[in-house]
Amino acid sequence: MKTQIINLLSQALKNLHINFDTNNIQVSQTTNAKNGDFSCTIALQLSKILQQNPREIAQNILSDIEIILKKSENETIEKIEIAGPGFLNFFISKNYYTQNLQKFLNQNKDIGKTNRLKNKVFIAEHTDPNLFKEIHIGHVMTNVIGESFYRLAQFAGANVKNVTFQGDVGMHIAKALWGIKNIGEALPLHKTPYEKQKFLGKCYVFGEQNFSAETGEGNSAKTEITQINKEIYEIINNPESNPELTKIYKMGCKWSLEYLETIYKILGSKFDHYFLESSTFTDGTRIVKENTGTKGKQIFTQPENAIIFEGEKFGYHTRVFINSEGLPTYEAKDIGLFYKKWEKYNPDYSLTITGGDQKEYFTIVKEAAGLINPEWKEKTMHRAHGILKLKTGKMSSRTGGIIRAQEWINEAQTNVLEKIEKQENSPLSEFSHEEKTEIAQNIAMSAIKYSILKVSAGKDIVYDEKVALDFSGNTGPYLLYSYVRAQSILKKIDTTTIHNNTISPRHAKITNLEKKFTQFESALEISLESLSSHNLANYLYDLASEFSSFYAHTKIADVTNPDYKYNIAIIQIFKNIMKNGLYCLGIKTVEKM
RNA sequence: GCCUGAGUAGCUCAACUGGAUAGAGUACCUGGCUUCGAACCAGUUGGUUGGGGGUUCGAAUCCCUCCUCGGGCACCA
Repeated sequence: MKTQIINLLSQALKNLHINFDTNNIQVSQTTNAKNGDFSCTIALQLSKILQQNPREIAQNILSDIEIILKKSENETIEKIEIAGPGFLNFFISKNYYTQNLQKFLNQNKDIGKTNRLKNKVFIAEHTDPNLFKEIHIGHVMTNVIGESFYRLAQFAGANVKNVTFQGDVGMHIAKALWGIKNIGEALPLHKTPYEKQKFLGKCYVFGEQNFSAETGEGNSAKTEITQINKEIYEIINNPESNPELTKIYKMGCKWSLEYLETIYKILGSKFDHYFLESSTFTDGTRIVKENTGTKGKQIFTQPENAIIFEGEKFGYHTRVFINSEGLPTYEAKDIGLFYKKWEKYNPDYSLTITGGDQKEYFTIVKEAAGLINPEWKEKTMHRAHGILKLKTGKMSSRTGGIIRAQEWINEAQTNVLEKIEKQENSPLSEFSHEEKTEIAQNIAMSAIKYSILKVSAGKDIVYDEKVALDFSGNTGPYLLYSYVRAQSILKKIDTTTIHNNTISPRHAKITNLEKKFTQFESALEISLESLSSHNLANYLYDLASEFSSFYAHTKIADVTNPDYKYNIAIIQIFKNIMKNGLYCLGIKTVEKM
């Protein structure tokens, strides 16, 4: 519709012999119905160029468009008005909307899916945990944001690959292994994966504290950890070089990976591939060395012992790719990851999600990667997000340490469960404890995910436990609730009577709800283009809000109502959009709550 | 010190990338369950968009300058 109006306008400008780049014609969807459905500021823009009153210009354009419309017998535009200083407001005919409604009804469960990225390979890399370390709320944030882009790309028709990059070599592992040896606690061999993971996390912190502590003459933690780090790289290629270390290392990796599976399941992510640092550092090291000094493309230098990339030449800062011990840093491992991604998938788009603290880091590595292979830079996108802070509640009062993802989710889930138990005349009263627990988890995850995604990506997020768990207003559970109510009606009615439901223009009202339907596709598109799902999140909130209003004022399941079939059709469309929209936010719907 | 984000209602956030009277939620107050699920709906109150200057028909948005806060700046990830 928008392009149709732009075409009309450019035709009119041509007829009036006005030179204006048609790409600069701005047509936007209005928020206020009295300003029509679409609005254009062309006359205001031209006013300066033509040295003429904007309303006069608008009038000229308007007259010309009316002639064009008459000639072409186009009836989608009902009327055009000049408003305010010279806005051209387009009112779209009811017919146009009913045709769209029919289309949406026919699309059924595929509503929102397009072919925009058809045959394009799209990699979404996110979550990126370090083995042996705790999974904290920052990982949840990266996961939720990344998973959403993965699903948005999927809806755009791309050949999507969901991947994560797990750190299984490096200093953090060395610290944890040293911790296991020195902490003086028995291994939790027969405990749950979560308990094992917690133990590893504790050992890491113990190692890290000893590593960073002011070391006196006799304190050898730093030296020992550095030595272990070297040995880890060795045992990956040759486990026989240190069987004892290999044993603990493999055990720890196994425990971490087992636990990660449980948390991925709760988060709702399924990965197509797990990249491990242990499988990228060899290629990374090789590629860096091949391009150091006078060799290869001469990208890296080695002024002292370390191999570095001099970012200053590009307006950034220097970063070390291979340290003076000859070991690869995260930078070199990332170069290896570029190599592996292209080897495995040859992507058209490769998106990486990280925390904001890695913004410049990533830019520099990408710059270096682009010098190795221009494609690596051109096709790579990066989304850095902010920090997640808890505002109120007992968890936020913690000082120091991190907040475990598991505890955060558990607390939210417990809160929901309590609310369900307390609810009078609960639709879930017949449900078993297990079923209620599962529903509570979905609702809790919707609250967590939505509170992350409704804010524009890149900004810090303040998660108010009190507000988010109130579940009223602009929250995930509100969206779920709107879906549940729509679904509840559809289950109640006799579906055979509305089989092959069609939209009859006679009954169509075209309120804000129907207009919202037409904006779903663009909400999906904008979210992916701008790498910020908050566009979709806010759209869904508006949609739910319009639905709730409609619901409160209309007796929908009333067969005697002449609009009965039309109303049911509206509910069907709403339900499908909400379900698919929530899917793209990574939120699983529930049937009852 | 250099680079880089951010500052909008008491609180948490929007504002279609320069457009119309800056919008939502929350909190406060008011009304609505004998009616498809009230985790809801309808309404009231709440603003010098951090301060100052500039650009133009028009600025939360662009430019300059201060103030405040976050992040980054060579062998961590």
